[in-house]
Amino acid sequence: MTSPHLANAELAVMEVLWDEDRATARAIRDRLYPDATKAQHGTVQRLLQRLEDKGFVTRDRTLPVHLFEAAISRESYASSQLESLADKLTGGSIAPLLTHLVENDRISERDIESLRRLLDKKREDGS
Amino acid sequence: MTSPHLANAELAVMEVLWDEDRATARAIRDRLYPDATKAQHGTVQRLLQRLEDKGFVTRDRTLPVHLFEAAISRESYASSQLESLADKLTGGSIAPLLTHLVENDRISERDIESLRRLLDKKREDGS
DNA sequence: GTGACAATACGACAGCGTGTCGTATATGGC
DNA sequence: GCCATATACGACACGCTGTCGTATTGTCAC
Repeated sequence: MTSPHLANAELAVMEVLWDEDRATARAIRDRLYPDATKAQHGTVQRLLQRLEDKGFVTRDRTLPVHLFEAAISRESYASSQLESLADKLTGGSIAPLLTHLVENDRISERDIESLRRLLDKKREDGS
Repeated sequence: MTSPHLANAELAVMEVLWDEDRATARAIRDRLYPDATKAQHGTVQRLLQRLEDKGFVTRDRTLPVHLFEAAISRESYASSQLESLADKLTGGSIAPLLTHLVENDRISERDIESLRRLLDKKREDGS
C-alpha cells in the first residue's frame, strides 16, 4: 500500500510509454532528448532500470533490444497518487479534497459535468 | 502558480497549527516530541522558519514569544496539491483522476454521497 | 543593572533521492 | 573475428530534508 512516486525525469519516461504502449530505450531517448548524445542513452537506461526496480515498468528481455512497457496505467497511477494525497491530508476521504476547489470555482464546468456523469453511472451500476 | 509542497516533518507542524489555530514554538514542540530535549526545540524553530520562508506560516514577532499561525488552510493546501496532481497527470482536469477510483470501487459510499451533494449545491448556486 | 533563563536566528552536517555521465560487459550482424 | 549498439551499473553532484549545536537576543526577578 505504500505508493512509490515518480520524479520528473521518471514521469517523462512514463509519459512516453503511456503514449506508445511499448518502446525501445532508443525510441524513448529520441523523444526525450531530440539531440541525443551517447551519455544520454545511459541516462535513459538508468531511469528505465530504476523504474523497473520500482515496479513501474516491465521489459522483454528475450529480445536483443529490450522492449519496455508501462506496468501501471496512467489512470492507476493517478488514482494511487490521489489516494495517497487523501491519506495524508483528509484522513483518506476524497470529497474534502474537492470541496474547496468547487466552492472557489477553480474547477471547470466541463470537469463538473464529467464528475456528475461519473457519479450517475455509478448509481446505475451500484443499484 | 508553482505549488510548493510540504515534507513530512513540515506537514506535522502544519497539522498542529491547523488544529490549534495559533501556537508557540514550545507548544508545537511538545506535541511533536512529547519527551522534548533542548535540541528538538531548535529543530522546531528551524522547521517553522522554513515554513515561514515558503509562505506556509506567519508569526507574530511583536510578542516576546512568537505566536505562529498557518498562512494557508488545510483545504487550500489540499486543493493546490490536487490541482498540481491534475496538472502533472491529466492535463489539469480533475474528473479523470477520479474515474479509475470510482470504477474500481476504491471510494466509499459516504465519499460518493458527499461528492454528489457538493455538485448539487454547485448547481443551485451557479444556476 | 545584572544574572539567569528561555526563545529566536542560523550555520552546519548527514542521509536520501534524483539526474546525469562514464565505463565495462554482452550480443547480434556482417 | 570485428564493429556497432545495448545493457548493466558504479560513481558523482546537487538539492531537499531532518536534525543538532551554538550564538544572539530579549524578558523578568531581584
